[in-house]
Amino acid sequence: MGPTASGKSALAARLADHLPVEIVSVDSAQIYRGMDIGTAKPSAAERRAVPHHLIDILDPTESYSAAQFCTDALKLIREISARGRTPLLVGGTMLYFKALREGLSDLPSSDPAVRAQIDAEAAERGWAALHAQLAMIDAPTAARLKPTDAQRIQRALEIYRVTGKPMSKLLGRKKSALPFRFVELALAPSDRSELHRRIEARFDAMLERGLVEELRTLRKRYTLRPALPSMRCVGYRQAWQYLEGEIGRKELRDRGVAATRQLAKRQLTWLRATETVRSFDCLAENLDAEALDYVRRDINRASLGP
RNA sequence: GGAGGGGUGCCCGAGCGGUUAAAGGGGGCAGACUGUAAAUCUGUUGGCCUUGCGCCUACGUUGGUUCGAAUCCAACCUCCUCCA
Repeated sequence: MGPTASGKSALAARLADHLPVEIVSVDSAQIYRGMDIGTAKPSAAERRAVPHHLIDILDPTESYSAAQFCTDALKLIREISARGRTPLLVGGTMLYFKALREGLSDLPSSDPAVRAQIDAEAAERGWAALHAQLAMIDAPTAARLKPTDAQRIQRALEIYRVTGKPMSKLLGRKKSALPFRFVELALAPSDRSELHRRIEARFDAMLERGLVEELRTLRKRYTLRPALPSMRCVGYRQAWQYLEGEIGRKELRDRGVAATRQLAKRQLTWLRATETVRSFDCLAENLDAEALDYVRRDINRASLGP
């Protein structure tokens, strides 16, 4: 795991040169077909060299979830292990890692009709009113959510309307531990400004390679809306605004770079809060060798276990 | 050459005699995060320290008016618009 632009894919490819692995992508954006440039998806050649999973599994009109990821990833982990290979989970979607590692509570999946209803009510009365409503049916959840946190208020109300039970009553009952051991390795830059430089250069390269054109094509092929999860991805959101004429070329570039930096910062916050992970400097010269050594030692130690 | 409008904290931008280290936004930094997570939300953002209704430094520059100036006046520097 690691923030965007830290070199996860490159390191994964190097590890794959030396270990019998298959890669499972842990990335909420690379799941979308046709979104190649902006998500820095591994190239066709890279995917030919090593099997990659959970990439290009949905159309941009669809949506995914942490729970769906857990189901899909677990299935793949089992299959890959059965083939006598090691699943190498690579990505920057930290919630997915957490959900896989710690499990999720038994909550209902999303309900588009209920969400649409809640959205309509929010447009009418405002999220603060819905927060107040939540306080009456689920005080503990309302207390931990800010009246401004629209997304989580919606989710908590959704859970109540679908199950008739408050979210706070359903949380905590997690599914049993996984029959797998994780070797957790993170990439983090020793120098943040260097990561920022990489992010800038990479976003410029994405524009150069036709990020805007890619989105233009997607908008012709699918019926897309800016509120879709796929269209809220970093880069695509800004490119959308550009195509709508809301911002110019310079704003597209500046806002895209800033949004990427902010994403990287949130990812680093997750990593700092993750105690079980071993961190490596993604700017170090000998990163590949050290990471390989670390992983190998751990695999050997557990060679008899699952 | 003439007429007019600007120069504010990292950036944009409000303020137009005192309650202003200076609204608001952006960016940065820090944090939260259970089926949207590349999402969503929160805090913070001149320096110093004996952390105090504390001391410095700060609204282009210099000087002046005033008990008191980012706010008024003068000169200068500089940017922009218009007329020639």
